[in-house]
Amino acid sequence: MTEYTQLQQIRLQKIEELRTQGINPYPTRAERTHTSLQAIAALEAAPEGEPVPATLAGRIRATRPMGKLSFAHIEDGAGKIQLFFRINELGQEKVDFFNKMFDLGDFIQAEGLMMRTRTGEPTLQVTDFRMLAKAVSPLPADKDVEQPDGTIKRYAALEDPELRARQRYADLAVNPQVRETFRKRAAIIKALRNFLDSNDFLEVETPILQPLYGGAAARPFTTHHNELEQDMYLRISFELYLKRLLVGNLERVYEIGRDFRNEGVSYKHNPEFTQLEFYAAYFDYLKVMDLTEAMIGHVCDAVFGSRKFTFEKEPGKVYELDFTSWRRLEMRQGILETSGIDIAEHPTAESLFQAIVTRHPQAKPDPTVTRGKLIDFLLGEFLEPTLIQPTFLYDYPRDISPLAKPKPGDPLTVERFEGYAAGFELCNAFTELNDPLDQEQRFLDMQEDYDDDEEEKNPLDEDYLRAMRYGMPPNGGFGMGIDRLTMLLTNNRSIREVLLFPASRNEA
RNA sequence: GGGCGCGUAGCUCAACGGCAGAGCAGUGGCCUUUUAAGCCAUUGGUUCUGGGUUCGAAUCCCAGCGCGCUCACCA
Repeated sequence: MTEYTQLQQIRLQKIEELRTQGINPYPTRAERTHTSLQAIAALEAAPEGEPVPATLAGRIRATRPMGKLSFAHIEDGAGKIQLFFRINELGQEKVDFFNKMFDLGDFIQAEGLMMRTRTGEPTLQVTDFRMLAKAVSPLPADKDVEQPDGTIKRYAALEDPELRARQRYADLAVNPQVRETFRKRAAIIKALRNFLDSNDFLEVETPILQPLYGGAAARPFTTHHNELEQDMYLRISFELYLKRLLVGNLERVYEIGRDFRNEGVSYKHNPEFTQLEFYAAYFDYLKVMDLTEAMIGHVCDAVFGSRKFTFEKEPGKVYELDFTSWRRLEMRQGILETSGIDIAEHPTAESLFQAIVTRHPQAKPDPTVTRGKLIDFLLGEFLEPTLIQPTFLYDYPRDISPLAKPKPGDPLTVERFEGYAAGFELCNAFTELNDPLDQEQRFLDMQEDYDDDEEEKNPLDEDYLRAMRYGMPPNGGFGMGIDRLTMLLTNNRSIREVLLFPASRNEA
């Protein structure tokens, strides 16, 4: 049984009072002729003295009752506008009715003529109004006050990150900049689609519920299909299904959707996240690099009209990011410059481990892992934090890249690159391995490398190998976290700020 | 998982071993161009939960729950 606060009980009484007066506090239909901004524009466009009738609908955000008149601000999807209730037009009874029965947060429909107040503010002088939806709970915010210089000053607001995420509806209702972030997010995704569509990519949908998982090194979520009597997994990547489509002569495909990884939660990790992957026949990783640069540039232009962004990674740590052109840095070179170790001189895990602990006694690499994982350690420890400006880091160790094609003449290295900005990984791409015999061997190697970790070990996907044996064109593939891109472009330092409903524990 | 920090009214926060408070929101009153409207009055608390120390705990200690930051993990 819901327990209501005193504030809520007062509003419940008002709902009852409305019903006893024969007024439905939640009517089925609503009317409006203008949004707030349309009404203001209509007033500005109309000749002096010509009446501008309008019917508006929105949520009450502020009221200023003054006895024989009353002002209110309502907010709709477009913006805010002031309402003016006066006994001259409405009579004392209706003004009292408004003051008594309407609260902050209620949705109201108001009809009247547009006017300007003494201070010049475009305002609807109300001749009739009605309740559209009564709010039981007050919105958790006080007031936004627009200062003379046009900035918004907030006197008190919903700020607790937990509450804001758990009650995103309330966060969105009271924090306009949060709405803006999610509009930007939608625009980013739309721009990505536009770009890929206009480059002859076909948007496809592949299974989220899979009998086997693969395409990334991550622990999956497991579920069960009752009728099929088999366990299923939520996908950890799209890769293996999208590449099956290349076998089927779909030359350029992409998918935007959700991946699920049963791993830690952090400022840049959420258990489900939105991924873009594309694959293009006859591309190699250099062509993918060019396309990526063009694609991100297109998103910047289309959504923001600029390729320069300010990103505050930590309080006071502000970066100016420029996505006009990406630096291209060979991983070996980057690691050499930042750690002083040349990985090419250490072809075995043992040799590389010794080099690391000798040169960096304070570093704590895991002595049991492969050479590739040690290189990844060097990358994360020394190189990654320095990759502030957009950078393509290329040529990765083979053993941590089981789906990438070897670099000709270099058996330890594959044609793979990752895009970095502001010190974190944004995307991952490679020249895709299309040799079914090599692919099978890689799967088998993985079984050994991940011997200690049953779940993170990619299961051997026989059907994928069967597909590849029919012939897969040479191709380049790409994956990018949309959430991280949105973080960078909207200056949000936590992934939770760009997810409408980030993962949370059950409420106690 | 480790470390640090936080949890007090609807919201934002004080009080830090001695009567649980403020602003806004709410309620009642005055007020015909306000815009943080103003003025007067006033309601509202399991101080996250459970133990403990103490004459006395929001405050100190222990445990738990939740969250934040950070480290680890994370192709």
